Amino acid sequence: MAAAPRLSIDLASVAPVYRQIANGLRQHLVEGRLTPGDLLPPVRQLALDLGVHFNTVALAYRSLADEGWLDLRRRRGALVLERDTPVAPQRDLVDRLLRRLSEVTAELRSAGVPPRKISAALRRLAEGVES
Amino acid sequence: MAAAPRLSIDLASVAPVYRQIANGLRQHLVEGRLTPGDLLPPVRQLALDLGVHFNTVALAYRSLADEGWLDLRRRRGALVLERDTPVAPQRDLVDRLLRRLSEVTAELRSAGVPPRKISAALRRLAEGVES
DNA sequence: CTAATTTGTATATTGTATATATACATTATT
DNA sequence: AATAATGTATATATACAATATACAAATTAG
Repeated sequence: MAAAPRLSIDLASVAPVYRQIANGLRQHLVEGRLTPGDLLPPVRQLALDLGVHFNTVALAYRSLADEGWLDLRRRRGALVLERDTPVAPQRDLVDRLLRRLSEVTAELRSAGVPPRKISAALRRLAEGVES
Repeated sequence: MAAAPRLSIDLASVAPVYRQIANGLRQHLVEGRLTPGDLLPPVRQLALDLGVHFNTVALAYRSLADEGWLDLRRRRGALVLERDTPVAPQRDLVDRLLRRLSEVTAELRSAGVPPRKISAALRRLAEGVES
């Protein structure tokens, strides 16, 4: 019922912290480590753990609430919802994300990661998704 | 020798334009559609094609030059280099990119894309990398 | 029933990043 | 030597990110 998700944020990354937090939580959500009924830590608590300001966490929570993952209420906190996935995925968003996948793959090649390793990582992800 | 890479940028995306350009070019580079000896279009030309300011393109070119892909010289332009991939990929960078892959995958699931489609896209990417 | 406490929310401030405008530097060609 | 075609440097406007601070709501304590 009370959930303390494991998150790590990277201050050196170009990705803004609030989005890193949202991304990390979204992974826990889609992968079922956070399930409906769970309560996330209060924004001040998680902010303390991560070493950022509580409004930054609040912004991440609100992003996920906008996506339908959370219900936020004062005094009670952030509740994980039973969420039916959107029936009609937004075309634009999906296209952008797919392109992003191939961009990141190109970055990995550019960084000198052996193709074998890259494709192994991709296949591992593919398996994870199907389970 | 003169190369006119096909690029598309998305002004609605959260990704800054200069990085979108660099990402797109990097894909052409790692996938061999741009090869050593090719000359990219002048910054003003590509900027005109894309509808952005030439300094934005210049910034993208410089990013790729920093990565060792391009040699920039005034009057001659942006030359694609013979680039030996880094022998020791930067651990931090690679970790960040791998995490990014799994974040994007989570975003796709969150957007309601059927797992089958996601894993198919991932496997397709994996195949492309190995070729 | 009221006060205190615990939560999320709203607004303002400050720093940083992005995109552009403009001027400059370099170098090949005429 | 002059011109033209490039990339580069610097300044500025704007938007975004992170924080500080004040507020609002709702549960609990007394």
